[in-house]
Amino acid sequence: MRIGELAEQTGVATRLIRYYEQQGLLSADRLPNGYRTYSTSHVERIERIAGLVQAGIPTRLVKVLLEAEAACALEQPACSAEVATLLAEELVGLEKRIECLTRSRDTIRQYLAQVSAAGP
Amino acid sequence: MRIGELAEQTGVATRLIRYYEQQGLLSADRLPNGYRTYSTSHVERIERIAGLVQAGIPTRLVKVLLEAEAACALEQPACSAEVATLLAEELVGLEKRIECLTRSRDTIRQYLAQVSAAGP
DNA sequence: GTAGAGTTTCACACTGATGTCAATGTCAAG
DNA sequence: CTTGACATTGACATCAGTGTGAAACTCTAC
Repeated sequence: MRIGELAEQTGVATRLIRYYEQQGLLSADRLPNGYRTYSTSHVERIERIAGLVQAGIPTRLVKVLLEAEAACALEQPACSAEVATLLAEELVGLEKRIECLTRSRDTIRQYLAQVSAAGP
Repeated sequence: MRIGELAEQTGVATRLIRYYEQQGLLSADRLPNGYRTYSTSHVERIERIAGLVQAGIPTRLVKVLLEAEAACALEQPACSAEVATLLAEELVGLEKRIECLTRSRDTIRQYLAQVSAAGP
């Protein structure tokens, strides 16, 4: 599929898909005419990237994450100690973010429950 | 305490504390000389704000969240249906973010486990 | 009173993620 | 062939979150 269809399926603007590619988060094959072409596997990848970016992870970290993920899938953790350290640090950050978001989520849930109980 | 001490305790730059106040996320009393003054309860609040912002929640939403939280604590959900709707939408977004981050967290954990198992 | 550390406000600048527009190229349909 | 939809690149603009520095004020300590 081409970029427009991918954008439609993922809900991510074409502008951003190109931006992510430029940031090295994504690779796209090219048709003879120069158009980018994507497989269905790219849908998931784009959604994942967009999700992480929206969650406040900067693109250069998203890149590291996805690379680690790929290496992990291959069971070839060909990563340096430095990268591992970096990931370990990032893991802490992630956990903090998750905790913070979870707390907010619970608060909202509680609040909405309260409102809907009092409402009708 | 004054802003410098608060910054030290929370790890949030004074610049940002003032910024968050300017965005209406925070209120600070003033000493007779004009200096901002904070109670210990502000420490938690600042950390919470910073956490949410770092997690990709824009400040204006953080504001809504915290207001809902306060109203919830008072058991006075004096909020309009609009706000409730907005919160419900945001809840979905939060859940997506959490899911996305959780997935990344698990990936990193798995990856690190694999590396450390293979390493020494 | 003077020096120094901390504070105030204000402003200018930078980065990262996006929106948008312009000029051009490709292709399918009429 | 022309039109219209979609693609390309590139530039410019915007917005939020921060960094940084200036100029002035407050307070403490010497």
